[in-house]
Amino acid sequence: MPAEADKAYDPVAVEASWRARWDQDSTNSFTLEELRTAERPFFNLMMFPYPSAEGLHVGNIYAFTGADVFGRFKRMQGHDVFEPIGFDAFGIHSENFALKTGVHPTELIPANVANFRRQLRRIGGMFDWDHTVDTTDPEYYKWTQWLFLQLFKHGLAEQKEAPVNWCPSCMTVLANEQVVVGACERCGTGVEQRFIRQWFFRITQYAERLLHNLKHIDWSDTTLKAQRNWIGRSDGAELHFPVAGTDRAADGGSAGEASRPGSPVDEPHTGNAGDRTDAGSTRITVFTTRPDTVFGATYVVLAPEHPLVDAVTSDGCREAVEAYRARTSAMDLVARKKIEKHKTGVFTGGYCVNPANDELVPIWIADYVLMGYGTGAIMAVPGHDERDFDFATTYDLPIPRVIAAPGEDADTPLAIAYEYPTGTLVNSGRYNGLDVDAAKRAIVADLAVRGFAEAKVTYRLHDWCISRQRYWGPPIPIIHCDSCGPVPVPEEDLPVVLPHVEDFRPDATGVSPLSRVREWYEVPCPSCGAGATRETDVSDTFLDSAWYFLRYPSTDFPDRPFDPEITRRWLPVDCYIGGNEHAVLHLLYSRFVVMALHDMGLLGFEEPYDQFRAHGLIIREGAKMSKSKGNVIIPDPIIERYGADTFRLYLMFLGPFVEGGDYQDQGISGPHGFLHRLWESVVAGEREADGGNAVDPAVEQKLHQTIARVTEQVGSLRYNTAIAAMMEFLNAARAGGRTPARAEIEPLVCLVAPFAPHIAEELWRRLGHEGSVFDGANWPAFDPAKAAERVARVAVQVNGRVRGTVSAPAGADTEAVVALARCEPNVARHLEGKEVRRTIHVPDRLLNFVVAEAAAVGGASG
RNA sequence: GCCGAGGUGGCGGAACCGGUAGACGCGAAGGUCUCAAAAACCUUUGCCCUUGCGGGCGUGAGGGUUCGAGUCCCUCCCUCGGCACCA
Repeated sequence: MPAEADKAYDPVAVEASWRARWDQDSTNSFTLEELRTAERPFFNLMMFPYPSAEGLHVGNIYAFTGADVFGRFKRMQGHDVFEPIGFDAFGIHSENFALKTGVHPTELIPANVANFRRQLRRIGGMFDWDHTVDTTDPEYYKWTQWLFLQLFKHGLAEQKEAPVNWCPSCMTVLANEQVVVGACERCGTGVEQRFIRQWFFRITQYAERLLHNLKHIDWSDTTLKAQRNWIGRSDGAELHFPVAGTDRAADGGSAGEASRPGSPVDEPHTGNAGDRTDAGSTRITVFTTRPDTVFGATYVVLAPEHPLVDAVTSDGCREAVEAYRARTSAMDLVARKKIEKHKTGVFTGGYCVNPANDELVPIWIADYVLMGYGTGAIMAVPGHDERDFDFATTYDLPIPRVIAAPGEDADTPLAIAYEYPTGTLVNSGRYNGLDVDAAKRAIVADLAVRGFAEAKVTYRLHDWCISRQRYWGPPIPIIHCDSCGPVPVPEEDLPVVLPHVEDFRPDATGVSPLSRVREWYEVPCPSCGAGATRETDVSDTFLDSAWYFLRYPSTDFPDRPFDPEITRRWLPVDCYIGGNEHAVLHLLYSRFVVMALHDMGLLGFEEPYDQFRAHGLIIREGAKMSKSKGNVIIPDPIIERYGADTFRLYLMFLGPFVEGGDYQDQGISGPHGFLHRLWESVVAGEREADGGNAVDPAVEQKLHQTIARVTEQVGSLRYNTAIAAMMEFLNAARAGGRTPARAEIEPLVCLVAPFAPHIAEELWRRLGHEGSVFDGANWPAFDPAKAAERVARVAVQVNGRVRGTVSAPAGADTEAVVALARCEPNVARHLEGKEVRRTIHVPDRLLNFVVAEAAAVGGASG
């Protein structure tokens, strides 16, 4: 019974009262029993946020609102929608923030989380607050550690040496983002490359399956492409180039005087693809996708770190080679990969034999060859690879042509590298005349017989390094024992609790902060009982987030990471929405973890997310938002003024959800006015004793067209056009100051509900319903008969230009429409004196007369 | 450099499968109400010519296919996002 006082729309009051009611009635949370028995389970997942000190930013709200709209829509269609949220609170950001402000993460994070919870409630998300996760909670990371142990036990975790960015002044390892143009972002000291022992997950074992499964999952196209490119399968061959000794003449004479081997190296083939260093038969193994160009390989390049560099370097070149290697290792990883544009390198003085033509080719080292990819060595084919071409030009090495395009021959000069994978072989001995594909097969087959080649597939993907030499993360549950090696912490001893270290900044000792906590660090070996020490690396935050969706529905179980029965019912995730910045790593790592758990028999599926959609980014007034520009949108005051419903509706209205949009400050008044008018329309109807207004057939038709459009568009995340359709409908229902009938407005309240849940609840109640609009499958049904157009407006063109429109009965045939069109004065005018050559009719849409000047009488030329 | 996305009114953005370009909203102009302002409501609003009827031009540029192109094809220019010299 609304009093006069609450006739006006007061979003803040409406929203507060419905928030309270949702909490009180547990509208959005599941009991364990409900999770066990839900009949139409729908797991609606969104990427959980990092709880920063600044609070929720618009990007978060945009993403969560878009996901929440979808969840509410599914719920109104009768699904049991589980929509959890959590906090991804470990990691470098907290650690740095804590170092800067002096507040310990164990105090900072709970405060941030509390603030996030408040803001997340305020925006009206349908979150199940009884099933949240916090990755820094020992009850959560206990299972993150358990996951590490499972991977370890199945041979998927191993230790390897790997390079890191090292700041010699801070005595600490830096992330790529902490390195600014080769220097430490904090102290400005030049960054070095260091090799340390780290833990890796062997994700590369799954490369082919990770690639293959992409064919079957319903993900955004851009994300699928990013994953494919990241895995980066390339089909090619490994070729072996026997080392011919060093060039002693290089100290004084010319390269041509090199000691040539008498005959092609013809040694027994061992089937081992690696470089072999047994006396006299050292060979360099290269990977190539273009074995057809082997006759054009005029030199070989090793990565500076390649293990054979020492062996092939001549005494005369040793000094230059060592200097070059030192320079490379002084460079940080970022610079090595990005900044160095023009290629550099040095000759080692060594030679090897091109197995295809027995020619002697020089061995160089250069930093454009990376140890981490392929075999760390390439055969350089300057005629057909742009990088090799640049390098050969710089160092004056020969650039022969071995592939000719149509119209070219063996002697056509090469101004740039010819890289296309088509053409005919030239200058390639008995393979001349073969096309590229045939030559690849023939050359690899022939070289393989002699032990110089194997067909090979490589992947760009490398193993997942999970070690972090930091404090704020879950300790890796391993104990190092001198006699037993790395021993897993027994599962019953989990969690390995992160000890409280007041001052965790790196100190002059260069020892990890965790190893300074003696009583934590020194433990007996679980295997032999001797004195041992704990692993001091913590794990990557990507590991925390690689399995969190498995935990959500099982947070009621303290004794297992995920309950089999619950997991069977709720997983895989039905819909996952998140940013494309995680298109590669997070999504790939979680796919890997699920695949591995599947193979261990712990999960019945091998892909975690049935559907994934990437959302776009929000910019403001045409410019990217950033703290330094001071143009960041602060949500709290906007919600205070307009209410969360208006804010949500506006964010979804800005542009297509998957593409993002431009937030214009003034624009919010559009959606705000729309909600006001919706409120007015319902309240006005309330005054007139039940349905004062009769249903207008034209409005009813529009209503059903709107239901159809909104249902279809919300289902495919085209929220902006769905909202436009609703606005259009309300405009039509109110045209000429009319008060819409109850049967016209009530379905609109339901259509709006996913976007503006609070006002929808309130109006639903005012329309006389008990309970929540989100309970009981209230999504309006669409009646095609009522939506059907009876009259079509057909555009009439003459030679493709619109000259008028006619109204014709829907489905009218050509003859009838032509008759109507000819009566249209403007059309008739344009047809006068013309001959109609052709008539094109698109039923209910368009009629086009194709005309020409009528043939002139008497055969005058024209 | 490579990969991905995209260029449509003053602005954000619509447009199914090649069929009336500019829905919806912002802004702007005029009006109603008001002592006034705000709010609300109504009308107009791609550009140019025209009193009007109407006509011409128009989706980054240039070509092409078609009765008809924002949409398809070719060449080029520009913007944004991501990155890994991947052999």
